[in-house]
Amino acid sequence: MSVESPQSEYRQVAKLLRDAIERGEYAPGAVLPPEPELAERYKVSRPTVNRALTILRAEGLVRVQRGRGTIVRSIPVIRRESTARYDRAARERNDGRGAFDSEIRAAGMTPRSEVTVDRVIPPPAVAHALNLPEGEPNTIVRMRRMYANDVPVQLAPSYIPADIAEGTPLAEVDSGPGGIISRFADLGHAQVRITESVRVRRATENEQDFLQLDGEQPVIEIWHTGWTAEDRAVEVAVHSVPAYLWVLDYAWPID
Amino acid sequence: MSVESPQSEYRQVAKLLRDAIERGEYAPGAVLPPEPELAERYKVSRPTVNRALTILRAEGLVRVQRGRGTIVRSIPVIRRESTARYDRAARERNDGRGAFDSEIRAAGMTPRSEVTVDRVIPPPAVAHALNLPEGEPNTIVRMRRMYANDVPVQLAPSYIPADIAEGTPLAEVDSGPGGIISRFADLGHAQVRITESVRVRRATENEQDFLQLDGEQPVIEIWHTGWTAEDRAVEVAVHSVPAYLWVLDYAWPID
DNA sequence: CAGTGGTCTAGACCACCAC
DNA sequence: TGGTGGTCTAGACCACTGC
Repeated sequence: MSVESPQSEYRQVAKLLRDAIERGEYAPGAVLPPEPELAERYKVSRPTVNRALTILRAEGLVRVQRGRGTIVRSIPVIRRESTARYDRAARERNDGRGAFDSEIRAAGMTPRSEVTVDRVIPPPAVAHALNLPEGEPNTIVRMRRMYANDVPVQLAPSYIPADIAEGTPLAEVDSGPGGIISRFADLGHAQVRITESVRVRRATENEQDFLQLDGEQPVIEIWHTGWTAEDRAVEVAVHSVPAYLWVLDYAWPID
Repeated sequence: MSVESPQSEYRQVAKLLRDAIERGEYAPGAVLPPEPELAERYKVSRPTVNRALTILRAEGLVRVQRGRGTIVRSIPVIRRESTARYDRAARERNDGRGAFDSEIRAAGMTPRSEVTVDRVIPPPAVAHALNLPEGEPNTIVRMRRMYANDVPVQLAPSYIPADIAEGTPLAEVDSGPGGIISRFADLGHAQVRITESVRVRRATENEQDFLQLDGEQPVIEIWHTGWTAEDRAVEVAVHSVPAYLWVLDYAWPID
């Protein structure tokens, strides 16, 4: 190595490349020099360079196209307005276009969503959260796949008890003005309280496929539950997003 | 490899070991077989086993004591009651002991905190958030180091403008009953609104040292701001926690 | 076909720990 | 001193890309 050695070489190489990218030496979209060249430059073996790049991939700083090269990502952080997105004002403003669209546009990108609706047996944890018996096809799932500039950025299945959703706009792909929150109110199941649990974990295979995560990139899982005044959970949505891509904003009054 | 090969061998080995741990084959605290033995068992080289274990380390499933072996972690998830911890009720209940203590006890562990107070030049981003000029020693920092069963689990410096904190209980290590939120109210700077931004990132060197993070374990950064009725930011706290260890809970009413 | 990155191995050296 | 994991290398083979 051509630098001092307080750390392992692959971490040092990772740092050198990270700094170079952040200095703008390699612009977003640019292809890094090939690994053999980097190995020669930094006087290490190619596996060491590869390991360094593995770190940068996990950070979301670069992505790889096999056969082409290692490409610097543009890293436009997307902010999820976790609390504001459920305001009455936001619902009226969005008139059915949804909070996700606003969030993506705020990041300077173009949103796109795909929604499918099915009656399914929910995962046990979802059945439990909805206080439904396990192993029965007792929920409607609104599966949402979301993109920014046609890049997948969020996977968010939303589960609703079938006895509430069946035969209503909640089971339609287009849930109408104000989004599904408004439909719950129409149907006499107005949500009055939201709880969200945020955790970080490995991506499942599904998520790796859809979100195009390579390596060991973590995802943020947001477990979102909507509650009625009677304290019944009427909606559970499980949002999965690449951890490096999103920031979650919460705001609330005290006293 | 002794199993089918849809993935790289090191990922397969990681999965086999992960499954074995989750099945309870290796209990928390147990030492895994040495890498050479695992290599022989799975018919791969030792570097491949090592790489598999690197994944499990990043997930927080195991930790390593050099010279001793690879040890299965106990993984008691700590829940941060992000909104509830600032309720008036919580403040009265905790009578100065703090929300952190409750959270750790709820996880079945024993909390401990160290607090130091200093007047410092805040990081530029903090100065900006507090609407203060950069590069001046214009803040008091309450540096909190927090432990569960004497294991470091959170680093949380809290910055307060010196013109508010200097010479008040806010600049004392023991901030008195009800915590510092109550002191802000006493001083005529009552916080009426909280905002928090949650993101996931690499640990800094500081954090790696204090939180005993090895490898590339990510941290959750919670950027917490307290606002007065005049929309002045009077407190910025930057919580850093190991991502694999915490779940953040938020709850709020809608409409 | 040449160039890219993904992965694996054998062997090696080192730091650290327990004995 | 022997066993542990951390790391590095040289060389290799592969899949994929673009020419």
